[in-house]
Amino acid sequence: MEFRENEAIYIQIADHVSDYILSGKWEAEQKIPSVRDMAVDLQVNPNTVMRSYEHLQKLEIIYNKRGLGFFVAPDGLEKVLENRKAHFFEVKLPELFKEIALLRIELKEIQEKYNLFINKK
Amino acid sequence: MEFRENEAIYIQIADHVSDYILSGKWEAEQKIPSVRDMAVDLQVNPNTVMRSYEHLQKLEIIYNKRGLGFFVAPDGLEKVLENRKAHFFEVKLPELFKEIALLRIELKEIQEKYNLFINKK
Amino acid sequence: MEFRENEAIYIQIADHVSDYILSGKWEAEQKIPSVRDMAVDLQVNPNTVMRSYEHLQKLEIIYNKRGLGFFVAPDGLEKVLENRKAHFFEVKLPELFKEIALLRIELKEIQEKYNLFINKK
Amino acid sequence: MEFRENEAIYIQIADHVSDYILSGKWEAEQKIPSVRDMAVDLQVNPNTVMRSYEHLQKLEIIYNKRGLGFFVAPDGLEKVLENRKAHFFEVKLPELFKEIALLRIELKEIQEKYNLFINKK
DNA sequence: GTGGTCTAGACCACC
DNA sequence: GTGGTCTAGACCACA
Repeated sequence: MEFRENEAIYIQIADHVSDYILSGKWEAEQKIPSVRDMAVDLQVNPNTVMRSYEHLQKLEIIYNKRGLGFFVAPDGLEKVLENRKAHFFEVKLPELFKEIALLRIELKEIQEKYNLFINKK
Repeated sequence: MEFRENEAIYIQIADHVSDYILSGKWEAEQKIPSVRDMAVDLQVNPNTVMRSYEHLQKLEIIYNKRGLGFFVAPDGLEKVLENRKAHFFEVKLPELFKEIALLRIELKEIQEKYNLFINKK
Repeated sequence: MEFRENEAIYIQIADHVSDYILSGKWEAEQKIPSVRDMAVDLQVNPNTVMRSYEHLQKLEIIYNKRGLGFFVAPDGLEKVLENRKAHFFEVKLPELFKEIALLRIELKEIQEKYNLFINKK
Repeated sequence: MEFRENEAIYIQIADHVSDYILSGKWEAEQKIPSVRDMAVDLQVNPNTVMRSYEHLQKLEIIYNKRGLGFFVAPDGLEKVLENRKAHFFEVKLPELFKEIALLRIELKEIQEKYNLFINKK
């Protein structure tokens, strides 16, 4: 996995985990990879993964069973959806429209890209 | 001007200048405020403004006439548009569509918000 | 290390680092001294070293691993050679020949000095 | 005329004038262009040209007749040659050989370029 | 430990 | 007046 510059790696890892939960690959109560395994997998310092997991734990998206590892919270999916939807509608979308106005982008152009995107998937 | 946390002030100043160029307030070959004036105006350290201007100069959006100040490049507007449009279509938009898919957001919902947004303006 | 006047210290530090890479003392993927260590070593302000490293990073001669430090780029040596050779053949050498023609210097004179130089080494 | 970055414009203008004297285009006791004309010609602030002329005057390469303008000194050509030759042999040439050694440039390469250069002229 | 950013203030060369 | 560089020192996030 490659990381974006300008954004903390631990945040990107947390988002990565959230994506898995959102997509349904990791379900409620399911064990997620150990800090160590994840660190090896992502080629990152274990401390950094630990920080991601702590972050997700604070958001009540995952929880810890001592000695066993981290697990998706019963309502983890809902929590993620809640956080991300709020951020989407209150931050991302307004920013997007502001940028569209500033760059004088035609909605038509976006529509084309959107179709392209949909078809590609 | 107030600055967002989480993003370097010098980047925000650079964006601020770009916005002025985009909006047509500062045209090609026009002098932009001196480092010192801008610093006083934005209540930041001159060094910070200097970093912004260096950044914009590297992007060929502004250029320097020695002893006279910084000026909008002849094709400054195009350069800004180019950079921002590329980022919009290659990064922001794909991220948006990925997020929409992941959060299972109905386009209808966005349409509603969009109308809201348009009406508010 | 002593610095020439008339040339920015941060440029001289960057050249200094380049020289180390050129000479093979610092190889690809090898960590170079931290900003702080270098600053103490050269008796300059850490900010000044930071500027040098940013400059070298822009030239893709070194790169940063977040939290770990700066490292010589895989093709750092090639990048340095490339930049310096280009400058040598496209700027320095033409200037030299122009100067030779203008000053009506006999190549014999240079040959003599050159032998001198060779012998000195 | 275009100016190199990193070098003061007034120095470059002084060199420009020296080149004319060296090449024989401007001979001893001959009037050189007025500050004003030169400024218009080079698209530079007259103050900057003035500074160049003062610089050359300090080196006794040109002199001033009040109300008439600046003139090439009787021994102007010799003065220029003296300064430039010293700089050439004591600074430029040693630097060049150091660079050649560092970049491991074969003298053969230079020879080739040199022939090229000679032929071009 | 690492870099990244920022402030405060200074000095300088140049235009 | 303009930018360009540098010092001194601070605080912070990140690994």
